[in-house]
Amino acid sequence: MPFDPVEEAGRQWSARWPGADAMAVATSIMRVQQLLLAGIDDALRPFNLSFARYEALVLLLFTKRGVLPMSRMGERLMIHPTSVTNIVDRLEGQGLVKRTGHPTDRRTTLVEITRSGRTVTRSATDALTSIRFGLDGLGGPRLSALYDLLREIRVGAGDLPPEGATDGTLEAVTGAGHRRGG
Amino acid sequence: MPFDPVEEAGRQWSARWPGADAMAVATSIMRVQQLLLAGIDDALRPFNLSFARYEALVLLLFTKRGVLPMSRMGERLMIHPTSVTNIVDRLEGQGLVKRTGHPTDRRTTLVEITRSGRTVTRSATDALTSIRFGLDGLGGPRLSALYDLLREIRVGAGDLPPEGATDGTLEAVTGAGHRRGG
DNA sequence: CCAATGTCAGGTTGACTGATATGC
DNA sequence: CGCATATCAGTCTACCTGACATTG
Repeated sequence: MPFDPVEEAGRQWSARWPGADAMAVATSIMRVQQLLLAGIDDALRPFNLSFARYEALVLLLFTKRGVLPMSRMGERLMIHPTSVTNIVDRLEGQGLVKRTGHPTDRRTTLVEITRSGRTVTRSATDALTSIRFGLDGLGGPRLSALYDLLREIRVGAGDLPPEGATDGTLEAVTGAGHRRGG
Repeated sequence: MPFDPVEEAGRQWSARWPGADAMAVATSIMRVQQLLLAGIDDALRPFNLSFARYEALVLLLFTKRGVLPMSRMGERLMIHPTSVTNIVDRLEGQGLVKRTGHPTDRRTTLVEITRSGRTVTRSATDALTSIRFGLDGLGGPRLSALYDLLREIRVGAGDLPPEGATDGTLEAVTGAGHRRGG
């Protein structure tokens, strides 16, 4: 295959229809997501974690007491309630989290990360940072630019809370100093 | 939810670990892919098409005679052989493509887009271009920049053929004239 | 015999819908 | 009562692996 299929498709498009650029970008995003996920899954395989389950663990690890209601996990991870149940089921089966009853509101189930869960999450994080989450090709400034562009798409899709709540640049988020003039 | 979960996660990360920027970008890509796909699927629902099936139809439509072997479809769409079988099964069930035997090589199965397939594909394309594939938030120059950045990730992941084969910018691909100084 | 092609069976993942029990 | 919370059953998409028959 002596060419880039994504590029070739874009070429075909442009010859026939308007909106070829949007199609090429949409296809690229699908492809890149697939590549990143494949790399991330590879790195997580030794820990028996999917990216979704890893994200849930990280979320808990970053909570003061390592505890969160199912419903809040769903909000934060932006996933469906039944997916939360599914993910917590698996994590609990692996002994990485455990369910607890809420002290006052007996409808809600609390999820707590276990000692083992903390250990595994940290190891998995080492593995992921060592491959830079599959983004090895991009230096700091470009990461920043990419983040901004992706954020604009999310804004356009109504995926973000009303503006002004936060700065929104990657620097503001990470506190890093890649660029000054961002 | 008075904040952006992706952003909040990035903030938490940066306080504790290096590589927070890469994590934020990886998360953003996952999220954007999800959003784009949701929008695209909505637009395609009236035609009973998934994005994967739509891509297969477009590929055929852009072929001189509207015919391609299964194996070549797999290469071009960068999907697994069994996925090709699956997709073609469905499209054939919908009457949008049909299987034919290869005249000389009796191992290979040819897939041909039907008259109905052509019509549906064109209508679906109208629907998708009218929502700009979910990329409404981004103007031409930014689309271009995004395409370049995504392409760098693909290069870094070894997803592309040896450089030099093509220019690689969105302009080269689409032939559009959004920017002169790319 | 080896390689390529397509298909089938079966397993995994995550997300969704709809229904349900429980409790605020 | 309405609403929130979590779960269950079942469906869907797309991907994978391994096996297989057919053919070059």
